[in-house]
Amino acid sequence: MVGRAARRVDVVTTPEADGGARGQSARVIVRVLPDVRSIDKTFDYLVPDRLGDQVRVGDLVRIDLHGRRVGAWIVGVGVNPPAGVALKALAKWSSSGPPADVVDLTGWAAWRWAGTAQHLLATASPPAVVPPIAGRPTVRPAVVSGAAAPLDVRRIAPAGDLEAVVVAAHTGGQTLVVAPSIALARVLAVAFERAGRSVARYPRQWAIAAGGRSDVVVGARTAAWAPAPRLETVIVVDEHDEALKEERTPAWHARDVAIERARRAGARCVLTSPCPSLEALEVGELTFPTRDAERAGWPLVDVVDRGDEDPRTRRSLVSERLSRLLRSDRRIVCVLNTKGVARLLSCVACRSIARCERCDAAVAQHDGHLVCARCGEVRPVVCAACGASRMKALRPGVSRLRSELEAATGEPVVELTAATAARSAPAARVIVGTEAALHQVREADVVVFLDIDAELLAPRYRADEQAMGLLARAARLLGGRAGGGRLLIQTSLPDHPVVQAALLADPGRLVVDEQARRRLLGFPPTRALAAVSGAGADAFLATLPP
DNA sequence: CGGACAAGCTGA
DNA sequence: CAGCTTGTCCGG
Repeated sequence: MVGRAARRVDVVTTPEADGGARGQSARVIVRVLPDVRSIDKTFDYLVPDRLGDQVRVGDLVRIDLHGRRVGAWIVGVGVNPPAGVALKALAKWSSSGPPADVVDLTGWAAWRWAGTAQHLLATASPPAVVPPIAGRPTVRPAVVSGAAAPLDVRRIAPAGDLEAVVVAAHTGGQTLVVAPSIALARVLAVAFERAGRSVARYPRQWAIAAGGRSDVVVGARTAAWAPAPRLETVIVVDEHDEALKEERTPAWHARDVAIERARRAGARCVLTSPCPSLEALEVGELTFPTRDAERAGWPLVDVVDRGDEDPRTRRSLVSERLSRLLRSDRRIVCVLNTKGVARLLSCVACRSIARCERCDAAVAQHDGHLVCARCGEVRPVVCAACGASRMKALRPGVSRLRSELEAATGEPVVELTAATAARSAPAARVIVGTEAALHQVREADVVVFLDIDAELLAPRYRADEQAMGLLARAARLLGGRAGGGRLLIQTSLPDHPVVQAALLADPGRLVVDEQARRRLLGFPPTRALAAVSGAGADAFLATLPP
């Protein structure tokens, strides 16, 4: 198979020069993988004399291929070319690239996430040209064998001292720290610097990391691919966070890349999270704080059972408990994962659900229009059945809640969504937004999940873990219970394991049931899922064993 | 990917 | 059968 050649990138290196007896006459042949989408094949080239011995596995070069000049990565040095092929010489050396161990890792990840190695090599390559790196070995580093290094999963309370844990996990050699966001990576970099460690920020300081000239390499998810010639420890921070997963294909997960990388390097691996994923628990040894310490690191949690609300006000997401808080002077963030005015509406006059006139899907209201999420049709807010122009929000969104909250408080309420990327910290005391608000707001006294049921009942197999992650994020924003922060959860499922886990400050409660369910249904981490789509999908599936 | 080349189609 | 389109193959 053509594909297999490129995906299983074999790294071959030249023998050390043996006094030059053969080095003078024999020309070095390298194997390259072109940086061209859909060429899933390697080619062999001669290294021109002028490049001397500066060519290393991972380096970026330019080659003449089939009449055009394209970029390529060196994936092997000193290879035996297939017989009967006239070799061309490399056209140009462009830059240092990922070290051999990372090149190997891209081959593994291309297989694991069924993508091309090129995407991953691009992620692992420097953002700008890097000249040859002094002291970089010609020969591939010895593969570490023997007992596998431990894999620690550390549960720490949301307001636990994340930075202290991460700095303490550093153990000499080079430490790779992977965080779910650039902002958190920045905080951790500063923490290491304060602790007297030298830090390379990835990807900007790629060359410093590659030269082994820093104790620590820190970055967001792409740092899982950072060069680190003296690697001894890999730390993944907030390993449950979905931002660690690449959205584009191949949709690699930085946690899984980091685990495999540590395993191959014989390095220690530490995963931290306030609510460890089942994936992490499957492979690592869990440690967690004492009951008291963990409780101290969660804010006070109030559960509003919406079933208990006064029937006259039950339909509103502004509960009596929330109303009281709104009348205080506390800084409040209200979270509702529905954008726009309303996602589902019914006519006040004839009670029919508002639907798209073209495709019949339920329509949402944005500003003054009804918008179909399926076909994009836009029309005025008028009932298609009876012509009435008043609609009731069956499933209100943040825009609608903003007006409701303004009416309740008599002061301006700011609306935050992913689209309203925070240019400056929002000034209002009361904020309403989607979960993006939890990323944008710096400080709050109260976080209210207006309708956590929407998360708990979402038709996604990870819904519970995702809801737990949201609660943990809110908890970190609020700080521990000594700070007086409050987490208000509005739900009609007060006994739901996620709600109970937050209430009791014990995310471990969620795990047992969830593990059993995943095993039963054959969902990850028990098995892997793959989406198969396209014209040949059915035919392809028919070829698979049951 | 994008160039080369072969096979297939069309119209005079 | 020239002139064109469409499809398949392949690159070192």
